Amino acid sequence: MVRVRFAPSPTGYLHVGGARTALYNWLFAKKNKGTFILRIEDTDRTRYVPGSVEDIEESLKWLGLNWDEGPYYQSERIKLYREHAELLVSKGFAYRCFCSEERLTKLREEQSRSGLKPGYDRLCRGLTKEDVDSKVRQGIPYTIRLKVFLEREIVFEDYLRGTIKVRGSELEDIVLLKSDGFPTYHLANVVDDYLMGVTHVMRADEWIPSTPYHVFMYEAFGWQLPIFAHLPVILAPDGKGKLSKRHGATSVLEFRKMGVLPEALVNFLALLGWSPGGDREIISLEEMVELFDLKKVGKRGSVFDFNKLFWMNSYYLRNKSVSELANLALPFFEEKGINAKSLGQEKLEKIISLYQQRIKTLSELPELSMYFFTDDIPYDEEALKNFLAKPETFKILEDFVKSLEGITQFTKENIEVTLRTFAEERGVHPKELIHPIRILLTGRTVGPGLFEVMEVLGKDSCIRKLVVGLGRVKKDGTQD
RNA sequence: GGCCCCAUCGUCUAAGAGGUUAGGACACCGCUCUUUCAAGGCGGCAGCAGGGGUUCGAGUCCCCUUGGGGCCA
Repeated sequence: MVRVRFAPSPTGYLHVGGARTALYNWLFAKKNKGTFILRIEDTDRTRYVPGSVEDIEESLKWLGLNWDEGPYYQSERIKLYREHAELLVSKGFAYRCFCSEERLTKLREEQSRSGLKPGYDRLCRGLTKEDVDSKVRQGIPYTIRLKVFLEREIVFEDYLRGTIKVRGSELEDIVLLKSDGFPTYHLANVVDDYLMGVTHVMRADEWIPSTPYHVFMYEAFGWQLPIFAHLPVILAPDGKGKLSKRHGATSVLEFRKMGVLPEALVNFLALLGWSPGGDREIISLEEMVELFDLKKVGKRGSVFDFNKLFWMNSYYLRNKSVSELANLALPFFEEKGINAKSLGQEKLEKIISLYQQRIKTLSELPELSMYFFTDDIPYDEEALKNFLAKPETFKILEDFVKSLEGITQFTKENIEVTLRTFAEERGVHPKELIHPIRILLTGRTVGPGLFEVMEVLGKDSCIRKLVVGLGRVKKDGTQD
């Protein structure tokens, strides 16, 4: 029975890198009809950020990565870790260290000054049983350190990378239990993975260097090793290190706020480091479960390409039903103070459909379509200069308004026929009307087809906007 | 600095366990459609980091160099 876990620390929001690790774990669990466990590694109280757990849970749920067990909190399992630390001490694989913070700091300074390898000098390894007992009796605080084999190699298999070897002499006597009785990551992680029956440890690349310690501990406890699979890390677009905040959005919920769809983010993340082979690009979560193969996960870090994510998002956006899209868009209008519902569902959907294939994120919608909700829109300065500067343009537009008034069925077809006929009568190219009208109605030179826009706006709105707009522009123009 | 990991277009990647004109996607550039912008269609640019081996044959296996990344400070 496959059991995997996602074990974030509550030190902030859920990063897309973490989300991908969670995704691969989740996919592996589903693919193998196993269990996906959520475990909160909150033993480092100094790094705890309030709200993190909520953010992590909400992010996972939003992405559709529901967990089967948990969340377990390590802070509630402290006793277990202490017992296991003591067990290692009694087995001779760990020892009590009474070195003070001051001594350790001084040691580090000396080492860096003389260019030596930094690290604990294992002083307390040499303590006799009597020394230890007497210090304990005196109440001197101590940590429990791992007594690594110095003369042996630690060898383990990584599912993706093959055999990894490290000489014992390269390892440190890392702290397992801090003097306040709290475990370090290493102890808690190993103890929990074992007690929770985790069969496959899939975690980020950056844990490779600490895996030898974990392997050593499994062996010391006499436990069977899980399968380790270290997943590649997500790199920044500038190629300089891991993806971090300074490169733009990194938190899952931040992408939600930008109007990225969960299916797009999941799809994008999945392909960042994994491929089902062949030419597949668009894959749903359900399909991924079928296609996922841990062996096909790559080994090298992959650059987070915002461009491709937004392309993928626009793809998913285009393939939604309009009504679904309208519902998804509502919060984004709301956020801009626009009551999109006020126009009615039918009209809202018409507006949305005008922009469906023109947006990359939902958050673009309110701004692009605001002219449907108010006449008080900004005009693109450059556009005015290019298309609404000549007096004869005003004259012709004023006349065209009259033609509009004559349309009984205000459909895009009728509007188009009217406009083209009008243009022909006046001996001007339709473009000379289309562009200025679009600016007057929408404020911009770019956007959906003008006749569609006009139909959705409706006759009254169009005429009002044109008349008001012409007034505004003429006034501004004469002031120049 | 020490240790560890990695290496196919600018980016994400494919190439069932050695034999390919090295494929797709994003981006970019043309053309097309057209009232603008998109979307769509068609086409283009672009890659096996370098050097040694092994082999009849290497993107694919081995070694070195270089480059990138991570961990420890």
